[in-house]
Amino acid sequence: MRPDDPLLKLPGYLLRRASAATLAELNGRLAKLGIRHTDAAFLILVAGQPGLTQSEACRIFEMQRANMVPLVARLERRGVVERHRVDGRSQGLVLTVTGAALHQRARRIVERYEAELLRRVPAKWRALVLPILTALWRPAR
Amino acid sequence: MRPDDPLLKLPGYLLRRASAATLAELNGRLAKLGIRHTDAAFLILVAGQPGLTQSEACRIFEMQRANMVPLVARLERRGVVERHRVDGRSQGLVLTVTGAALHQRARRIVERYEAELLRRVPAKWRALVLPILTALWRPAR
DNA sequence: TATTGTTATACTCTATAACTATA
DNA sequence: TATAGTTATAGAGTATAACAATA
Repeated sequence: MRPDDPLLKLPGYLLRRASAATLAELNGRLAKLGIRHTDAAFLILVAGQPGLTQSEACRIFEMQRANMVPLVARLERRGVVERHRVDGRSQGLVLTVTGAALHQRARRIVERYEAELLRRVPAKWRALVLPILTALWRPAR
Repeated sequence: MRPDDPLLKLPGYLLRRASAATLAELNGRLAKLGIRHTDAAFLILVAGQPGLTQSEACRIFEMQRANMVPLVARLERRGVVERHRVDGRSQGLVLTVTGAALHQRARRIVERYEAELLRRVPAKWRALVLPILTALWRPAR
């Protein structure tokens, strides 16, 4: 019963609204772990590629190096991640035992969330969700 | 040539990345008007429903009333929107002549942007973009 | 009592510029 | 010269609590 929104026919607008709404949902579920979606993505990345550097993580997430600093610092303070110098200037990131446990719990929540998202789409279209989102993000050409 | 991202199979993650990337693109294009995507959506809404109140706009955008205040104040200071008391506590929003002109220019940019987004998706899937995004956002049930 | 607009405030995310120390 | 990590800073966007005026 929401008032009429004239923007609902615009894919970019819908993309933003859908992203914002579903992220808020995910953040709500991750709150019980004391983390947010950003942390969850970071945990999944580092768990899958232990030893990758901050700069590499920044390139993957397309975020500024400067913004990675407080993220890593917070998770390090929490005993979730460790930094190991590999290079004098680079430092490889690895999850601690605590971090691995947190990662498992976060992954469970994320996977349930992702599965639910997908189930919102009628079955006959479900296979197109990833290709369409990928195309919107980065057209093939 | 971006490093491998293990999260690319997750619809919610893709939704966020696609939304962030395309919004940055839109903001870049709107910069020449001195506005951002939020302002553009506001202009389009008020142009289509002149006289609607701040609270109504907040419900449509699902944003907090408190956050509407600086948005309207800024656009009012700029001579783009006017507030007319309708009620003693409510105030109807209308675009000024300047605001209508700005709205036209913003709409042009938005429409071109939206059309380009859609064209990124292979033609055979294009009709499914809106239904799929809508379903992800608010499942029918 | 509920609603509208408002103030104050805080947190997350993002962006830029500039610095250091390494490569 | 270019890269990795860092500091400082600023701007968006969002969230909550509380208040005055009005319905």
